[in-house]
Amino acid sequence: MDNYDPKEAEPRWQRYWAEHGIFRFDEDSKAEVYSIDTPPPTVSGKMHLGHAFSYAQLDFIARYKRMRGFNVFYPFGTDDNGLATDRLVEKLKGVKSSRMDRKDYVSLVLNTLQEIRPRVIADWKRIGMSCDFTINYSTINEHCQRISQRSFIELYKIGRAYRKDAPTMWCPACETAISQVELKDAELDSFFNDVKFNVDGKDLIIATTRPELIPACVAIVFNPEDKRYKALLGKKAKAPLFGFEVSIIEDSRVDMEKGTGIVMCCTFGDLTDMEWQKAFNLPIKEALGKDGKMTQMAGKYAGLKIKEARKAIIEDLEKSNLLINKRPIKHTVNVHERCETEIEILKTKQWFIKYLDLREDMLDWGAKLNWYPAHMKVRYDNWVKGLQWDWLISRQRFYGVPFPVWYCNKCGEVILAEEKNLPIDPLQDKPKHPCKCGSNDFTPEKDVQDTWATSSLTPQLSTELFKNKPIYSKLFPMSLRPQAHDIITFWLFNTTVKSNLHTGHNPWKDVIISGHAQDPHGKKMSKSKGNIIEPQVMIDKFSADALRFWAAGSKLGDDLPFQEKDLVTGHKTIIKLWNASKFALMHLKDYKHQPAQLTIIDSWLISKLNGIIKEATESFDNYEYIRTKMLTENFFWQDFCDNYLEFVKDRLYNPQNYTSEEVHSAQHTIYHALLNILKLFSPLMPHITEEIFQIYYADKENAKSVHVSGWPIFVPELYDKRSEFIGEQLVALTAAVRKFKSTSNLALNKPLKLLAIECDDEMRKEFELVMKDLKAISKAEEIMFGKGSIEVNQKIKISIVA
RNA sequence: GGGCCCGUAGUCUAGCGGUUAUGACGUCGCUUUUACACGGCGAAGGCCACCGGUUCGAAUCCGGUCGGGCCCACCA
Repeated sequence: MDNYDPKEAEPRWQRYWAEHGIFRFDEDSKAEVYSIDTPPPTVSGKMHLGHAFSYAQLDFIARYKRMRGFNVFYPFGTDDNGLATDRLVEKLKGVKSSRMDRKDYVSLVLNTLQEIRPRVIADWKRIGMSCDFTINYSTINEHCQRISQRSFIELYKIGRAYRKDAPTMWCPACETAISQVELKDAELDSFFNDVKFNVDGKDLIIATTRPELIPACVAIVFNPEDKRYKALLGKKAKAPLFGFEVSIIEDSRVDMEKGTGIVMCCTFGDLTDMEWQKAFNLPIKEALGKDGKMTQMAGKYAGLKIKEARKAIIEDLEKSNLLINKRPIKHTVNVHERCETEIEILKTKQWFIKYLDLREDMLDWGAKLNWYPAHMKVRYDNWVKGLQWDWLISRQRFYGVPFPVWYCNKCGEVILAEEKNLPIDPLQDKPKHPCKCGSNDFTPEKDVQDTWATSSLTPQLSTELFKNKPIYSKLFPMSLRPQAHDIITFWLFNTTVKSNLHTGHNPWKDVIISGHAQDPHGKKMSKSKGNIIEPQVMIDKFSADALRFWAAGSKLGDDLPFQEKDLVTGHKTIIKLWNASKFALMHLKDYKHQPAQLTIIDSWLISKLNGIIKEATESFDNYEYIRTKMLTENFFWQDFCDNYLEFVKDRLYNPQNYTSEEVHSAQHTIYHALLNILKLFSPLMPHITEEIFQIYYADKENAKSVHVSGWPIFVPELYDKRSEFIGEQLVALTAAVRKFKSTSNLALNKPLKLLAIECDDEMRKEFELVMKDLKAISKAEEIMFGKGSIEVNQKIKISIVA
C-alpha cells in the first residue's frame, strides 16, 4: 500500500460502481423497497455548493438504507423544463424566444439540453451519488409529457382545472403569467408623486408611485373615518392630463396615514385595486399591454414602456403645473424571482387548478407526513394559510409541456386529447373526432404548462418507469422526499396537492429537509456578492469524500457555513484512515479468519465498538447522520488509533513474547474493528472506505463492494462491562503516564525505570490480569504496587521513576 | 406586522433536565517513536446572548428582552 490519491481513486471507484451495477435497483428482489423521490436538478448550469451539501446528505441516507438491506429505488432525473431553462438557452445562444419561430426555438432548446445535460450530471456523479443512473427521466421527455398531460386531463375531468379570463400576475419581461410562488420581494427606490385631480374646480391632491396608470384610473377612494374627505363622497374627480371623470367612493382599506390619505384605484395597480374592482364592480381600463407597453387607452403615451411612460407623464404633469411634489421613497414591490422584473396585474385568459377550497385538506395532508426536522412543517402550514390565488398553470411561452387541449371554433367547447394518444402537441396534432356540435374546426391551445405542473409529479415520473412491472405497487407511495427548505412551498407543496388530487393519498411517508450552504461568515452565497464557492474546485483541491465529510457536519435542516478547514479535517481523516489501515492490514497478513478467545483489552474495544454501532444505527434511522459521523470519528481516532493500536503494538511486533491465542485475539479484534469502522464511515466517505475494503476485505467478506456488504450489527452478547471498565482504567493510566512524559519533556517511547500503582486490592487483581499489556503500554521496566503521588482518577494514583 | 429557526472558547460545531460542557480548526509548550509530523502528548481559552420563572438540580423546560437568519404579509 503506497499513498492514497483520491484524484485517481475516486473516479476509478465511481466507474467500478457503474460497471458492476452496485447501485442497480433490483426489480425482482424480495427485499423491502426504500424508494427515494430524488430531486431532479435543473440543467441550468453547474452544480453549486448548496446542491453538493444537500445531495450529499441525501446520499448518506441512501447508502445507509442500502447497507441495511433495503432494495433502494434511487432514480436520477433532470428538470429541463421551465423558465430557468428558457432563460439559460436564450443567454447561451443569444436569442429571444418571442422573436423566433416556435418550432425552431423548441428544437434549439432541446438540442442545447443534449449538449449540456451530460456535463451537469457528471457533477453529481463526481460527489459520489449512489443513484441508479439507469433509472432516469427528463421533465421534458415524452414519458414525462405523457404523465403531465394525463394529470391535466384528470384534473379537468374532476372539475379541478378551469380556464378563466381573470386578473393574473404578469411578468412583462418574460411576457408570461406567473404564479404566487414565483414572486420575490425587492426594495426599490421610487417617488411618491403628489398629483392634482380636480373636483368641482378645486384641487384634490393624490399621492401615487405610478402616475403612468392615471389613464387606467377608475375611482378615487378614501377611508370612511377620514373627515377631510367626507364631503367628497359621491362626487366626481377629473383626472389630470386626461380629463375624464371618475367616482369618489369610500372604503376602509384605505390607509389614512399614507400619502395624502386618498388614493386612486387603477386597473390594476395592485391587489387592493383588484379587490375594489370586484367590490364596487368598477370598470376595467387596460392601459398596459402584455408586452409591458402602454395601450391605446394611454392616448399619446401608447407604445411607451412602463418606465418611459412614467417619465413622460411626470414631465407633462410638471409642465402643466399638475405635479406639486415629488418625494423619493423606498418601497417593497413584488418582482419575478427569475428576472427581478416588477410584476403587473393583467387581465388574461389562463388555466388554473382550483384548490383554494382545499386548505383544510392540505393541512391534513401535511400533518400526515413525517417531517425531519419536525419544525419544517410549519412552513408548509403557513404557506397553505396564506394562499390567495388558485394555482395558475398556464404560461405564455413556446417551450414547455403543451396543454392537450383544443377549442371548438363553432361552439367554444374544450376538446381534450385522449389518454392513449398522449403526449400530443395541439399545434401539430388534431383531435381524432369532430366536436359534439359536429364542427371540425379547432383552435389549438398555444400556452404551455408551468414547469411545476410537471415537476410536482416526480414520484409518478420515476416510479411509472416500472408501471407494468410487479414491483410497481411497492414503489408508490414513496418512502422519502429529500429537499432543501427553500422550495417547500413550490415543490413539496405542489407534489402533495397533485398526489392527493390524483390518488387520494400522500406521495411519500418521510420528508427530510436540508438547510443551505453558506459562505464562511454565515451569509447566503450569491453571484452578486461574489462569495460563491464552487464544489468542483473543492473536489479538485481535496476530494469528494472530504466535501461529503463537511456536509455531514451539521444537523439535518440546519444551514452550515462553508469552512475550508472542515475539508482539511475531512482530508486528514481520510489519510488517517488510510495509514491506520496500512498498519492494521500489515499485521493481518497471516490472520486466519476464525473465532478468537478475546483478551481483556481486545474485549474492551469490541464491546465499546458494539455500543457505537447501536447508537450509530439508531441515529441514522432518525436521519441524524451527524451523530453517526461523530461517534465513528471519535471511536476511530481516539479509541482505535490513539489507544488500542498503541496498546497492541508490542503484541504485534513481538509475538514471540505472547501466546498464539493472544496474538490471534489482537488480529481478530483489528480485523473486526477496522471492518466495522469502514462500514460505519462508508455512507459518508464512500471512496476511501471502498478502496480499503477492496484491498483486503472484499474476498473474505464475499462482497462486491463495501456499500453492499451489510451494515454492522449490534450484538448484545458482545457487551462486556468488566472489560470496558478495565479498559477505561488502562486508558486513564496511560494518559497519566503520557502526561508525565510530556510535562517532563520526555519522548513518549522513552522507557521508564519504575511505575508504582496505588489502588485497592480489587483493582489490583484486575491490573494483574493485564500486567503484560500494562508493561508494554507504559514501557516500564518494572511495575509494582505501592504509594502513588500522581492522581489518575478517584481509584488510582501512580508514581514514576524515569 | 405575523410565523419559524438559531445565539455554546478567536472560528465552526455536538449536547436539549443530572459527572469535570463534545469534537475540530487556530494559539502555545513538548515530542521526529518501524501506520501516520496531514502524526502523538499536554496546556491555555467558556458567567453555554441577557433577564426572570419552574425544579433538589437548567446550556437543556417556560416567559420576556436583545442580536442574527429564513419564510409570509403589506406594497396607493
